[in-house]
Amino acid sequence: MPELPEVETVLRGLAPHMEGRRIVSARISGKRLRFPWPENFAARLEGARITALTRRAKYMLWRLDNGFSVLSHLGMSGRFTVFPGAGGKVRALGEFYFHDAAGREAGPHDHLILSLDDQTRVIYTDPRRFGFFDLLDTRELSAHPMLRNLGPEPLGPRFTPAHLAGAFHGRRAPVKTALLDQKTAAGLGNIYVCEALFRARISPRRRAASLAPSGGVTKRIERLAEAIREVLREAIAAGGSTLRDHARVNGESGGFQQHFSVYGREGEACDVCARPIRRIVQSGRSTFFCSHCQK
DNA sequence: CGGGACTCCTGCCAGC
DNA sequence: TGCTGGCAGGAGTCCC
Repeated sequence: MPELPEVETVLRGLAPHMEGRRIVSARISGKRLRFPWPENFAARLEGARITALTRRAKYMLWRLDNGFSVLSHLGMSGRFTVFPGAGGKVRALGEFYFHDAAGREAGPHDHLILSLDDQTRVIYTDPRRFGFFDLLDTRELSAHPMLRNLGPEPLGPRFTPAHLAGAFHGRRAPVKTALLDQKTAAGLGNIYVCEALFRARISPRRRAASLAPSGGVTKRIERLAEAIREVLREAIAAGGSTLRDHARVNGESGGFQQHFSVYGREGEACDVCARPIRRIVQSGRSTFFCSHCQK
């Protein structure tokens, strides 16, 4: 699921419910996600006040007032759901394997239940368990191995055509692959890379270096940088894209999948030239594009 | 060093 | 209807 717009959507959904609130209880399933749960994770959350929620690339950060920060990643199928106030039952349930502080059952794919001081409950669900949580000293945040090597935020001031040209210079990989590299643009994933390349009319198969032959900015590079920002802004405005798992924290779907030009549209007519959209595999991932419009 | 293959895990869907 | 194989939004690691 989650690329930058989906994480941003989740963050904006969570922030009004979580910022300023104290965590009364934290319960974990104990089932291993991508990594084992940090030592004393739940205990260090309990009693802490959440002072700020922020995002970096596809990571979410919760700053706590006890000197710790939570780092979370949704993996492929992670979602957060908010139950404001006292709330009722969690959801229709199959098998149960852990309980929240009030003894209510969690679903089989629920892994974290937070109860906040206004009785709001926040539940993290992740069937594929590719997501993870880490807990670290807030002062050491930027040194975290997952955050240390990230490139600029594509919607931030450091993401410029010059940066993109530098990232592509001498790079033999296809531009599609280079854009998935989080050092190039932190937070891009398969969907938005395909969509941005279509908008910029650049073939995903073209070698990255060919867009910046001398390492300098070109028209294509400028077009691509703008296309990336544009598609991300529009996707955020639509609440992200829901293929299967992504949901807003109130359970509603995102809406941007309605606006895909190429992603998931193999064989359908290109909106511009009406020729069929093609699907190829690059680095083991599906790429969708129009070979007539994208050169 | 760059880049591709492989890995973690479950659910879903197409095809037989 | 029911099974099987392939595929899925991520990203670190290993190996050439």
